[in-house]
Amino acid sequence: MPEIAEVETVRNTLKSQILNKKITKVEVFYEPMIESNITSFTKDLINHSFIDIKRKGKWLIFETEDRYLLSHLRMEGKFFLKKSNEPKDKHEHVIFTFQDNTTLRYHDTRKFGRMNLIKKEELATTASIAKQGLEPGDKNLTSSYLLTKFKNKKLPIKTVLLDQTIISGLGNIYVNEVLFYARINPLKEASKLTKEECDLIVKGSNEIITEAIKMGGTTIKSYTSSLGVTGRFQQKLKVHKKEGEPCSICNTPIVNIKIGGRSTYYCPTCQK
DNA sequence: AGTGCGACCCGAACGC
DNA sequence: TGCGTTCGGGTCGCAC
Repeated sequence: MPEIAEVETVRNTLKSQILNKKITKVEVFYEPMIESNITSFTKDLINHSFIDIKRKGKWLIFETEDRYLLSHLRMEGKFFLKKSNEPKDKHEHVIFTFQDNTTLRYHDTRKFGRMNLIKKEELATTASIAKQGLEPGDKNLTSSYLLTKFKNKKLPIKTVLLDQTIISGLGNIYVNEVLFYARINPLKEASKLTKEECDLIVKGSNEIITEAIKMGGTTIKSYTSSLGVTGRFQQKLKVHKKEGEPCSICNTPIVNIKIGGRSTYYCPTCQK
């Protein structure tokens, strides 16, 4: 399940593979995946090429001369590079063909991912991108920023950290890990966090995301990046999916509860 | 405005 | 063995 580190790995991998190759065909095999006009989607990229790939939160942003192709992988989206004569896999939903007869194929077993083709000037007003909060590593991501954002939040901190408009890019895995790092109980009401706890969230997010990107992301279930690079961050997980296993600090068994309908793993001793 | 929750998907895991 | 059911996960949109 791609999170920010996985998306960054995909971005870097694709950048070395597809930039500046002229697009000759765009095929869509599952139309609900495309948020913008489907006819335009299959026409407007023809004879253009991707000149850069950027990222905002978990969104990939493919740049052409006049447009941005926004792509969110959700849980199981992947990009593969194949020759144009290779047969289509049943889970390949969008195929971009380049002039050199290579193809970029979007593969998604759950069909949860989304794409949106917009004009460049629309980026600032496209909600999915515009409302993204600060990313881990951003110097403006500080405890005072978080205290302001948390001030009126009655929800559990676990739920609030998944809100992409506050910190952009943390998903369920990393939120569980960040809260363990910061020794904060995931059920604690966000508005009650102290400055010290917010400092630890900032520090933990920065360290965990940096490390995860360095290791190519986290492999859970079926995730592999487009070059078959396997995420190795899974070896570093301390609580996520570790239910019943001893806490690495105090040996208390890790527990799994639902918060806001999402699996939450934590150490009941270290995270009071 | 903040909050809660169903919908979107389908493969895996589980129950019988 | 096989069939039916449940679950999960990020985001959006709607109801309150």
